[in-house]
Amino acid sequence: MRRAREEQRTCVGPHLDTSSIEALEHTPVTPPTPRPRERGIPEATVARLPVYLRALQALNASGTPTISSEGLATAAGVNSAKLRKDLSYLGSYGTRGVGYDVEYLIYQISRELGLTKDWTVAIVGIGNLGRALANYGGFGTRGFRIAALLDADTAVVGREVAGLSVRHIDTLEEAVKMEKVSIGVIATPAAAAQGVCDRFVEAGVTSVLNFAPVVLNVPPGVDVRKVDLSIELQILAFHEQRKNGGHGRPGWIEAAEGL
Amino acid sequence: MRRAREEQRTCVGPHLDTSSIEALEHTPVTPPTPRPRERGIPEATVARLPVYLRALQALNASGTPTISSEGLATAAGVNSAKLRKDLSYLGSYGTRGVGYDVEYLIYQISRELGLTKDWTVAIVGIGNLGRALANYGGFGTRGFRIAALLDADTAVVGREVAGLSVRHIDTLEEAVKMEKVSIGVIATPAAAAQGVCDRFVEAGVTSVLNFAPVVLNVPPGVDVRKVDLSIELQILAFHEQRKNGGHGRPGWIEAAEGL
DNA sequence: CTGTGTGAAATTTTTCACAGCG
DNA sequence: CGCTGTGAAAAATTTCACACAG
Repeated sequence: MRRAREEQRTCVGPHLDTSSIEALEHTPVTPPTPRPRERGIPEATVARLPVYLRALQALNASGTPTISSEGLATAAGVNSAKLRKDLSYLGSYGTRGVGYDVEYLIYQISRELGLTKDWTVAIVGIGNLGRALANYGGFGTRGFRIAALLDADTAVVGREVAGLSVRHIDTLEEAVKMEKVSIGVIATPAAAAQGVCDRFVEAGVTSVLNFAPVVLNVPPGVDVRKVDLSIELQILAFHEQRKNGGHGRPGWIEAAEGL
Repeated sequence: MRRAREEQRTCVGPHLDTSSIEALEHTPVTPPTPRPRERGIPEATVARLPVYLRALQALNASGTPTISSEGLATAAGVNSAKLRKDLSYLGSYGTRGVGYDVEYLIYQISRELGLTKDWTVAIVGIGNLGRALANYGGFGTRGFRIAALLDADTAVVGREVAGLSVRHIDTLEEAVKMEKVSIGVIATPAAAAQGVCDRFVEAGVTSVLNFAPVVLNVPPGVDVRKVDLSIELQILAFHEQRKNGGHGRPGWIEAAEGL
């Protein structure tokens, strides 16, 4: 019922890039396979489920047994109408006049997101960012297992990070197969990202989380999500500019008009 | 003309959270000031401008003088109709029958995003992630200047990171005022994030980029953007689950030739 | 009575498709 | 002629508002 259009290749959510700069001179890259995705949940809702999940886990940790849509919405930073609509896509898991059972809803959302399975992750690029990711304990609290860390720098290879020994990038294919990696994380410099991505894809990985500031080019069927620090900053800058005509905090009388 | 509704507090873009879990038991937090934002450019477009900008900079670096909407769209991973529509909000900067002048368009987008001004950034939480951010040279290539690094850990305070001496968190207010910080970046553990945010806001910062896995509660007029690693992973997991019923790679290793 | 679940309305975003400029 | 710029149509998302279940 929803989603029948094609959006470039197979991408999901906001900020998902796919093509590479070099592809520019070549093929129009108009993929013939939109992959309809007939199943129900809207993308916008999927993107919020993890937020609800985290709020619920906090609630659960603090011993709250049930929560109203209003309360959960506040905790998640959305309005209650949106929350109820989102949850309604999963099913009717609330109790009218009462609210939602926190634990039950945690279970349902986790199941929907596929977190009852264990996803194996490989991180390529063990610089500061890669290390931060590797050490990020709460990688979904559960559901994700970091199985391999890889880097091209021989000074890093062999070093122990987050309890794992960093492998050489040359063993990527082997690592993917041995560990059954399903999600590849790219935390390399921009120049290396596409190459790493290609190798991930070649090895059979169909989900990639990209931290490098490049648009990755992937074949249909592969999902790429991108996290881009400078893009987020630029968006903030745009709004900041709109708020007070220039730099500084409000209250700063910076005659920075024009330029 | 566009945007008249209110969406929680003053937030921008996807994944922007605001309230905190504790607020849950208290006030409905319904701000009376929606801040209309009558000015033109759609939020969805703003979020893509940085992507176009980066693609253009790559083009420029490779010596390409002009580019068609088709070419730029491919480089940016969107379709050309969307690209043209987006650019049309900025003005008519293209030449029919030809395309866009790369340098000129770079200038126009930069100006629109407010990158011709310099934004001053302070990062709180100098763990692996904070260090990664501090060292991330291409913080927008330009437009952003990291002016202060702060941490609560006395073992880190005083250490030099990315050419800056890490200050103690107690000097946050002072640092914000002295350096005229306009964007605060939070890379602390979840538990500390709201407190740091409150101090940023109190000190006059109205734009916050949050890497901590919590929903921040801010007053109206303050923009919060959130980058959340585990949320991105969970979204990928959802789609991965949809693709092949379980873990592992799909059997159809129909890789792309690439290079 | 309270608060969920939901059709329907409103808004935003994307896509189409084509007039017309260079 | 090719490619931009853009009204108009289509699709997706958000919000409203209320019937009704517990």
